[in-house]
Amino acid sequence: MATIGDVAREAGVSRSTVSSVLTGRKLVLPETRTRIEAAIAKLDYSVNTGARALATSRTMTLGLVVRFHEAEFSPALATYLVAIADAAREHGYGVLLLTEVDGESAIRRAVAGRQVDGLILLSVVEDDPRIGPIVEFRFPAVLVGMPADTRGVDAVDLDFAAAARLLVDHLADHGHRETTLATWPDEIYASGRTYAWRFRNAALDQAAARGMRLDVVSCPSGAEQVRGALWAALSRPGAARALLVHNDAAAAMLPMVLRDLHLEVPGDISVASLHSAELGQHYALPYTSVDAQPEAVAGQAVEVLIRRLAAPDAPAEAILVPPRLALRSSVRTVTPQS
Amino acid sequence: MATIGDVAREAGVSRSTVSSVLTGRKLVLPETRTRIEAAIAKLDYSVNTGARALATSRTMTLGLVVRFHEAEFSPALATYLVAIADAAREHGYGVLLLTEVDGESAIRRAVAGRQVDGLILLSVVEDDPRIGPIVEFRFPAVLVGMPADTRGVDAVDLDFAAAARLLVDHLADHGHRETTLATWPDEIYASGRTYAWRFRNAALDQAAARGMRLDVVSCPSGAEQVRGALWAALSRPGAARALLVHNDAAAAMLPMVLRDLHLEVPGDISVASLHSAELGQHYALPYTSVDAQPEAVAGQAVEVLIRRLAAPDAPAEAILVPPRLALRSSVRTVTPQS
DNA sequence: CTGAAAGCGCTTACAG
DNA sequence: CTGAAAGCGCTTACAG
Repeated sequence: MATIGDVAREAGVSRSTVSSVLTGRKLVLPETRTRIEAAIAKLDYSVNTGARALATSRTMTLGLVVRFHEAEFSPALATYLVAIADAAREHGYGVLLLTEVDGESAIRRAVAGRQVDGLILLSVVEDDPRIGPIVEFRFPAVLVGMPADTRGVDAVDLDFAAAARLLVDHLADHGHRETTLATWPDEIYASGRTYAWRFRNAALDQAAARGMRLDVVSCPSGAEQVRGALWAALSRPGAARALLVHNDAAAAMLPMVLRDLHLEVPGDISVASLHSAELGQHYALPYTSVDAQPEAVAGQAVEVLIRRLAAPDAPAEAILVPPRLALRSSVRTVTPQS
Repeated sequence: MATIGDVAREAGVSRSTVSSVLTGRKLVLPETRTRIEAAIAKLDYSVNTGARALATSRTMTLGLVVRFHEAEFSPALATYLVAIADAAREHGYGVLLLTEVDGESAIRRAVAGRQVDGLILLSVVEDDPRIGPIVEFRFPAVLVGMPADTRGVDAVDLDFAAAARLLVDHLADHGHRETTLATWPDEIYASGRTYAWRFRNAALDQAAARGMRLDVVSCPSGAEQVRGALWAALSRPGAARALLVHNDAAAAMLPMVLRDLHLEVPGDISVASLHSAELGQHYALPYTSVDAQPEAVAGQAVEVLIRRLAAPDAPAEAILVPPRLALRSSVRTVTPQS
């Protein structure tokens, strides 16, 4: 393949001058530039990214660190991976997929081998062992997911508290005074998924503020168990006629449970949910819900990281992406009987 | 960070000698090697992959080309991405995620910029525009998914025909003489997803060979439509008491439809399926099924590609990964009433 | 077995 | 505005 030297010879200039038009960092006479561009086109030349990286000590590559076995658990993962790669490319960056079981050593290797300029950590949990080396090396990185203590590292996540308020308000605005909240298994809270309690706490607070009774049901894990828990919660006497769901498994099971109970939505019960877009799409869940907006989160993460690369010493940013409500007529207006 | 020069100085040898122990391509006196290794450890040195790539003209990186908007459609995509990255790493390769809307230009850029040594194309369809540039450049690549005409390019896929035979045999072995086959919408066949017709044709052939009547139901796309089609097929008078499913949406909807129809599995109807592992796991589908085995497919794809890198002129390989049946007691033995 | 030298394909001060 | 030179951090014949 052609090198910068071939182009220089073809255009009758020096390699430096070719480099100047390649990088665009220096002014080149229009007519010289034209000759060089013609030579580039003629030889079908493209710059060797690796050589450029060596010369500039910038790889123009971001490392995307996925947690071990993540793929098994999150149907939305692919959406984030693709969205991040797309966003990175728009800024001229490539994305290296780092999936090592041991996330720490994945990071150490990528950093030590200078394979990437910065890192994006997906699905960060509270005591994420991947955060250690990041802080230790002071390596440019952004977390997707919001640990309670970000330790001065940049982080981006959906604003789950705002999402909860949006949903509670939506129900309250339609006259609901009593709502069941189906939420995550206890393990999820215990394992430091702050999104779970950010949502729940905000839902409880907002419900209190709106004078709404909110009955929390922690669904167990396991499809059948989730179904059982939902069934029990919805069929018990005096159960609320509104349901707020923050649990993908529960959202997926819900149509079947409602059918079993002969409950029509929204005639018999109003439903509002926060679930992954993937889920809604695949199973056509017909519930008013908050969109998780993976593209917005991915875009913000990439932008924060690129800002960080430009300004290593700027204060850390914690960005919460505002949620949006997608209405699907699953909430009806009720007249409170006082 | 330390360079090879620092290590050489620390160990009192030349850079060449350090390089020899790094690459392992030359013999080095044990005591010299020990000194060098000590220096490496002391300085916490790692080789700069970019510089090595420039010197060797091998990037040790594979490009993973994902189709545009793939993420929206395939819940199993993440599984493949992670499995491929894992397999690549085991062979010393990194994985660059290429998601450009225009797959062709993604390939051209990665190839032209010498960012990768080879390419893995995910979810290949019959007239995949990405295959053109591969063939044109004679660039090392492997297709995951099997077009009818691989045009001399390496390809790896699950053996869908064998999967169909496995499932038909399983039903036939349990005495079923009449089976409904719920399969993909017509668009899927039209869009060159050969897995769809490889499965269907083999199922029809094997059913004929086993003396089984097979009623094909092409489910439409869209969750509600799938449900309707299943409902109609299973509720019509004289419907078969065995169901073979090759359609993720149908598999996902099936529990609800069966419940609506008050059909117990396997008491009233036997069910066997080929669906993504993701799906089975998330929704706990309790059906005997063929595992799609993403790890095996990913592993084979990476190995084929690495063989190709070593032997650019070897004949193309088309590898079909043998399927495995996972029994889940959803098929019962019936006594044929002749 | 070890080392000096050249080279991989770029960029970037620095002269002119 | 353009070019000669040095350098990025490696590897690899080639001598010794």
